[in-house]
Amino acid sequence: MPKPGPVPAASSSPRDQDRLVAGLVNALQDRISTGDIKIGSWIRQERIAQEYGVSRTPVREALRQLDALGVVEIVANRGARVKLPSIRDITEAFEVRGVLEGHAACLAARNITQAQLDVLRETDGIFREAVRHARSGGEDSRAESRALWYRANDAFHATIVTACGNRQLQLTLETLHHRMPRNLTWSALDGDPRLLEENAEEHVRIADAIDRRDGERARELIMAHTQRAQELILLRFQEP
Amino acid sequence: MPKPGPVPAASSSPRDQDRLVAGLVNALQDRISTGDIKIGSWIRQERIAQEYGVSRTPVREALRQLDALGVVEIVANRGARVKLPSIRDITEAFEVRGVLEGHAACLAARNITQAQLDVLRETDGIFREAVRHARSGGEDSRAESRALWYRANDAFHATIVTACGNRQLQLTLETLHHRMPRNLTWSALDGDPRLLEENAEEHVRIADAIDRRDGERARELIMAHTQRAQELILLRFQEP
DNA sequence: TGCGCTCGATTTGTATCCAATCTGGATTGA
DNA sequence: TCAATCCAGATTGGATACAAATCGAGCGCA
Repeated sequence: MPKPGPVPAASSSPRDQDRLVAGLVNALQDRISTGDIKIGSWIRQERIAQEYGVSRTPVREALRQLDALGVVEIVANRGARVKLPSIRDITEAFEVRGVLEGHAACLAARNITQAQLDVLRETDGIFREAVRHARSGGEDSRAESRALWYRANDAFHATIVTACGNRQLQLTLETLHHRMPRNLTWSALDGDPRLLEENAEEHVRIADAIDRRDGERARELIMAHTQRAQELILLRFQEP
Repeated sequence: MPKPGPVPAASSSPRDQDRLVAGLVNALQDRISTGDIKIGSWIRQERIAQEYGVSRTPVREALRQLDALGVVEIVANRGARVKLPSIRDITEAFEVRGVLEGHAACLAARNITQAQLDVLRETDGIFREAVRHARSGGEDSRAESRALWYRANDAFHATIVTACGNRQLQLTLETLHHRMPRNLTWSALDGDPRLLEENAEEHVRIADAIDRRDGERARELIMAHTQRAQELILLRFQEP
């Protein structure tokens, strides 16, 4: 669990306290994206400080950093609150993501290595496994399905963005990512194995296009892919 | 100029110390982009604190924020240094910028208002004025030319990005911008009125395409525009 | 009842203090 | 002469102290 505990493992690595603030940033970002710290809730400096056994100073610096990243919002004399993205924010962010990931896929079609292609192919097996678990209905299967899908999805997109070779593009996409609650897409897929299967097939087609070195096709497919995800999320927002 | 002095105007605005850190972030960012604080130089907390009449605490938080924005790099126990982007960073950032501004222009062709179009048209006069000053050679004219071009260029790109209507896109482009030294493009244009004139004409053609509501053409043109800027900058880096 | 006010508890914002770390130059030893 | 070492000053990192602001409960008053 992303529970408190001393920030890093407080040992091993050459310098440890160097990354105190960085560790806090990661820890908080994790707890936010997993929902452990809820969207819209206030983050009390003293509380975080005690949980991690540090003073408020590094906590404040971590919060400033999260503010700059757009993950939280600092209100003067009130504190930091986890940002609640509006429908508009989500729609717009997905559009930008589509454009950027599309371009990344286009570049990846030129620059990808065989090893990276293999990773892309391997994710397909994991996606199928996730679909299988989703079909078998139980509560445990559902959690399992979720974990598998996360793993495959993260690996898939990370691989493409890395393979494109443009680190600035990678950076930009990462910050865009962090601004959105992480489980958005999953929440739209969860509960309907058909959607999950459709999603898996979209991934295969994208990998195919990259494999064929057809950059423009890969771009189109990935843009349609994010467009689709965006539509599903909006649907889920309107009628649950 | 962007010299020290109490951070904001220390008056008027309802709350002032609220934005102490925010004010520092802006002030420092300004001083960095104008070159007042040099690229690659260290930023001493104590020095900044004294210049603005505050303690090191808010300065440190401002630096954390600049670190998160990618403007500055914090090295453990050494301090903050203004990031020196590598050639690769610049090339990659311009590529991303091209993709994003291209998309912004495409959207702007659909959503732009008449008032915004007027602003776009007005910039042309300013660009021409800048060219005129550049031709007349003197040292003062050169500074004047620079100031005019900055004004026109900022207004032009800001208008398009605003007109596109996607705030996440705007945000993303802004952070990308802040990571690069602001005078990069100008330094490539400076000293050659022909390049400056060519640059002005590129802007006109982009405005034309948006005016005709030809989004795809606007995208192509703006991508070519940033591509051209990037090439000029690389040239300037290699043989001065 | 309902509205506005005051006051105490909580929380944030800034300054200050001390320890840990780094830099650069002087010193020492081969 | 040169390299390794060590020390002093400078600088950062984190904790603590204190001031300013906010929130909310309880009170008074119409």
